[in-house]
Amino acid sequence: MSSHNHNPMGKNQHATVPSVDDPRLAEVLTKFHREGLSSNSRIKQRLFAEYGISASVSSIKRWRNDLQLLGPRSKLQKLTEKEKEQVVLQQLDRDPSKGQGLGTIKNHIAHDQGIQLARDTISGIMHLHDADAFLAREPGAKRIHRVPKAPIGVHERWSGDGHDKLYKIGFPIWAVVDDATARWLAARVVPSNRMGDIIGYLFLCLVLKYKGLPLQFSTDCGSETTQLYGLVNALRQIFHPDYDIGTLPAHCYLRSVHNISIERSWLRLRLDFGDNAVTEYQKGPPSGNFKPEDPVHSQLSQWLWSKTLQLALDGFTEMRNGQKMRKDNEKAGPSGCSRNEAFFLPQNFGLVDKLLPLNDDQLKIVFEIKEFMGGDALLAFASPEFSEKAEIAYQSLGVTELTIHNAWHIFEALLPLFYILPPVLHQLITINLGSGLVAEGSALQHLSLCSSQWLSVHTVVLTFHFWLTRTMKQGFGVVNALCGYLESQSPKSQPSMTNHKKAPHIPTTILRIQGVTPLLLEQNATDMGGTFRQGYQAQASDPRLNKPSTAHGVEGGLNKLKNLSKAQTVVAERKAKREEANLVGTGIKVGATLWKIPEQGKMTKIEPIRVVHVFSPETETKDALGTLLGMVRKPFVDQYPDADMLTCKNTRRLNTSIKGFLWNSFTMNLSRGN
DNA sequence: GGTGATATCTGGTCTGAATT
DNA sequence: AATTCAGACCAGATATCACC
Repeated sequence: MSSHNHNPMGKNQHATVPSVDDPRLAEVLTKFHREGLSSNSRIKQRLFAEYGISASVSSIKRWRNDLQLLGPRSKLQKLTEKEKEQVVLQQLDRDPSKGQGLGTIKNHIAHDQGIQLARDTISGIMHLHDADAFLAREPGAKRIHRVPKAPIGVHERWSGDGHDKLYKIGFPIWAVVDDATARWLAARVVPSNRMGDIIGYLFLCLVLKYKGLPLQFSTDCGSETTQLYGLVNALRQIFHPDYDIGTLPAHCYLRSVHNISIERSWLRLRLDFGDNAVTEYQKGPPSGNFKPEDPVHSQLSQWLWSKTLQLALDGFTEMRNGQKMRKDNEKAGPSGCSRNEAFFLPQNFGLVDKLLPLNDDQLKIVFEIKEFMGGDALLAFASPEFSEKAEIAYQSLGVTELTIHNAWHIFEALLPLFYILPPVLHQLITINLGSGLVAEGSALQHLSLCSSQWLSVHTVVLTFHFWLTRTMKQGFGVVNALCGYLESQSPKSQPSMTNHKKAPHIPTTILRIQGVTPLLLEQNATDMGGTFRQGYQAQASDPRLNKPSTAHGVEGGLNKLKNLSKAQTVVAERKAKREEANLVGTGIKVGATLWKIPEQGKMTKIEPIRVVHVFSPETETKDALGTLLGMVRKPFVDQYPDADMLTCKNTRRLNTSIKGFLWNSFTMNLSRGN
């Protein structure tokens, strides 16, 4: 590249065409893009017909690339599957009556969001999230097909849904009811942002509470439920693989009208206290002394009102669960009893308990995932420091009853106390470096969740955290996204409970860890990144074409070299090397951390080990884990030559609970294979 | 000033693969 | 299976620069 342009005016033998910098040209091309037009030759015709601009197809192609107006087939399009899904869901959310079909949605996405997606992509996502709607839109199908609910047992299905009535005052509610008995299992006032994380988190809380998984979990197809989808499927496949996910999906999306257990329950909630709560909140404190822009005021009101509403909600669910339902002979499910009665005595009402139980070790893993996601801090409306101060101040008032009717009075009483207490740190807290599932909401197989392994007793334990996601979408069988987190990735993202004054947000999922999102979005992909993508694309189409795979790992690639000339060998080696380098940047990552186990007390981290290996997508998880462990072992043994190898016999030196957990999760994953 | 080297512009063709 | 499209590549034209 020269430092200057030798032909700045772009003059050549051809007639001059507008520059790509011309705002009018950009505007026109963008307009065509939003029409969903992706054919350059058609754009050429339109340009001439409407604007008298004459340009070649190649020029138009270049302009569109420069302006990032990418068609559905563009290899430059950096959207991940998950992002595409979000785009489609966002559009579906805007059509609550479900009247828009595939074509309309495609047009809308191009027009409203300026993104061109392939028809197949959109179709797949729509079918996954709202298959019923296709039937409903069929010509002649004007009526919602309702079938009477005929539940077989408690925990057969948990239904989750969000309630937006209190959303306008900043307190949305997420609730889960047991489908068969309509018993409220959980109802939480949650901070309105980070809905996706919180919903997944609350699901895990319920799993811990009932010590098991429901047979199915159903939600409507809101865009915030994709993480939940991933979690539910992953847990089911890992802990209860005998229940085939294809035959009986662990998570099903239902249209709101079909998700009747929960939808019906909202009505009572709204009548009982939802409307009143909004009215009371909007009244504000009696003195009118509320300044939302003051951080103390806003945090305190958030803290107090979330507490108030949660109390009210708890009271409501408790009351509803205890209330007797009227007898209904038409109803297949339980009636004429309270929800609690039906829930705890299912056998009396022709129901069975369909809970898929989890043992203590499995629950420990669930607990760990829950902590990874951010712990209870996810649900907090104020920082831990603030909450602590607020709680002390609140206790000092000796309030006997906190209701929506006296909340603002208590707010006024609290406020002066607050200024007497030591100053509150107005800063965000970086909590445990969390790892959320990269929940590809599409048809994914989550093969392996959290695996741990220790290589040496003595004083050291090695812990792995794997997040493997394998896309099975449309039978392509490609390892599409696999994320681990590297705790050592950047000093700023060290797991800690320390305060980070400049932390812009609380990293609760892997997507929020610094550097991970661009990595996933392939924003750092260079020209070499293309090689990697093309490899996968080739792989993706292979099953369909009945050809042998073209995307190989390094070893496979090198095996083919023997018949090539030396020059070709070098080229191929370089290519393999580039692919490997790219994988380090954009591919599979596995984090490994060494932990020291003292005689007593908590484990402490001493040093991270990083290993990288390229696997062909056909590699079984079991083998991949074995290889990785072997690779870690060497540097470890070099570093700690006197460490003993771990055997079944010498494990008794370790703390029993740690041992149990590590050993169990390790054997579980290794024995599962693919 | 003439010349060659080089960069960049546009238009065109070709190929493999995605999409219909 | 047919169609459509993106991207790679090539060619011709032009502008600029360094050098003689």
